[in-house]
Amino acid sequence: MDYSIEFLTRRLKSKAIRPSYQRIKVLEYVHQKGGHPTADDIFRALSGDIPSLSKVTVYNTLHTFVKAGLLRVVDIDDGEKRYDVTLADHGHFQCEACGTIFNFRVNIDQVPIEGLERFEITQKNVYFKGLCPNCLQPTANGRKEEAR
Amino acid sequence: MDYSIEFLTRRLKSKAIRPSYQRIKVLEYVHQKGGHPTADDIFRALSGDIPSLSKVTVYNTLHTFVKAGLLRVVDIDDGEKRYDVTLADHGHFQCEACGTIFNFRVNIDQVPIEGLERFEITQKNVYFKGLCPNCLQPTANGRKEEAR
DNA sequence: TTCATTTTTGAAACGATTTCAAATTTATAA
DNA sequence: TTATAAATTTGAAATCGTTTCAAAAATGAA
Repeated sequence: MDYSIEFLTRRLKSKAIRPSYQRIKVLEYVHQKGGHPTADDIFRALSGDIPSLSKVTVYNTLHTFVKAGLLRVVDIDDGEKRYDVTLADHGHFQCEACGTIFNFRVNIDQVPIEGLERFEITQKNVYFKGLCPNCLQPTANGRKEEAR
Repeated sequence: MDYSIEFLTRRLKSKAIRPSYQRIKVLEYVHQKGGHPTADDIFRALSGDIPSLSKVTVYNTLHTFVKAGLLRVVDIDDGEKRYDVTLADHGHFQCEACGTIFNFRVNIDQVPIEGLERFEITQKNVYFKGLCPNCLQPTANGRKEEAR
């Protein structure tokens, strides 16, 4: 995919966010890496490229992106928040053994709901937990496979 | 309902939890009060009855209860964890204006899911956010109604 | 009662996040 | 280009819910 500086800059400008170097780098990281990185993951990954980078900047940037709708917060983990570039509606599964978070398709709007008749719903989150296939099936050598 | 000391004691013993005074009081509080109290809500509410009460005891007790299946954790809120005595499967809605959490009926097992074919699911959480009826409709005097 | 185990407690530690104010960078207008 | 205002970045310190720790107190069994 095209995650060039130009593309990322345009994406930021389209949301009225000034395309600072730090912001472009954060946006590039979450797009290229994918998955569900924490603020600290991002900070550590970019510290090499941007030696002056402050963790506060990462927090500020993530807040800005979430508010603009460029990222979704995944708050399934007990400790740190995670960030997801996949904007389409989907559920999150966290493996209780390895901690990995997986996306899955779920059409929550198809499910019958009772008790929210006069409510205005703006956000729907589906969080599952359990064991992923890797942790469920130990390999021949007796150890569990690496989490993807 | 019957939330007598005897009932609560029996309930604890049935889960092999020693019915200490503190534990009985915490269990009594969450049953009588209902809703989705935080550890601090419980601590402040019981401090009068149990002047020596430590917050650590509340945390310990809540952990014990959750592990025994007497309570469910509701982790919809950004800050503190909340605890729910309603054990039957249900979703949680948090009003973004007043912060109140409401339970609602949802049969998550009826929803078609794709991508978790080889996973073992042990926990399913449905968290919605938005505005509750109270916050949606300002009253005649111009102020919003009190949250339930 | 005695002894071992469990529970409770306050103080301190922890860790992710936020707040703050100063320094730097950027955009805009003159 | 320069001046000026506004936005962004930064490190240090603060915050806050929760956990860890070790000692004191309570409890149950022998």
